[in-house]
Amino acid sequence: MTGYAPAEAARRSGFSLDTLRYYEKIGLLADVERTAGGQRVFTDDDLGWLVLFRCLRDTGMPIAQMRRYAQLARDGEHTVDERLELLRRHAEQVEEQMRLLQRQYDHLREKIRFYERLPGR
Amino acid sequence: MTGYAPAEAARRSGFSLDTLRYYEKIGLLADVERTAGGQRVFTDDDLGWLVLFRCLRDTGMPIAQMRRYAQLARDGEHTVDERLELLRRHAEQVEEQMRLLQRQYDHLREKIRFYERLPGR
DNA sequence: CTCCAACCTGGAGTGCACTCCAGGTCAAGG
DNA sequence: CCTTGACCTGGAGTGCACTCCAGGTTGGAG
Repeated sequence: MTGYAPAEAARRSGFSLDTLRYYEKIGLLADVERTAGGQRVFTDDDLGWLVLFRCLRDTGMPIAQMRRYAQLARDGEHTVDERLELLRRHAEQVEEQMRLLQRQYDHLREKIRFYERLPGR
Repeated sequence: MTGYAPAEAARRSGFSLDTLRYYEKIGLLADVERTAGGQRVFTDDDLGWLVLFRCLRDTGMPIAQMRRYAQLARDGEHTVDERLELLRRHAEQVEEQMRLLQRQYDHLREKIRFYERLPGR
């Protein structure tokens, strides 16, 4: 157990195989294990990272910042404060994003109501 | 009144001047009025469209779809049903987007709590 | 063993939504 | 009039995040 073939890792993470390779190439996902023949073997730990990346990506964090976070984590325990700070700042931006989305959604619903009340319907 | 210089329209809409020109070029914003010398004059009606485009853009609608909506509106009253349908479908997608964002935000907050509870802080 | 689906690499290509540029024109204040 | 800051055009360039490709290798089923 705790060893997933590329296709399985893609399925579980929801990222395409190309994206997984891309994430490794740019140093987001560090040094994935390989078989003797050079094929990737993803661990549960890798999968955990991918779940986090999905969370951060879905909330709009740019890749450069995810990479910075991943680098901090690799640098060890003494970066915990900085990592926390980074996540907190991001959470604030997500809150702002949610407020904007809600505001524009309300606007959209108003527009829809306008159409629904139009005579001749 | 009801005639805004390009810079003023940019300021009021929150789009850059380049973006306003781009939106006109691709036929999203149709045929903006001009002075004798060829400089744009935006009307309140144009500004209204820009407010709508901002709403749709902020909620993730691709430009191609906005253009389709604008075209329908230009085509006249008989497209009202189709426009309504388009907006409704988009609203559903925004709802889905909000749910995902909320879910991932919760996930992010959990991660932050994990860091906050770490010993040595 | 043999097969073939899944995998590998480096690098080029894509799609979206702008954004910038060069080289000129317009128009309002002094 | 003259200046100068705002504006014009067509077209090239940018940034992001993938996505696709050619040409070759791997490894588990039969």
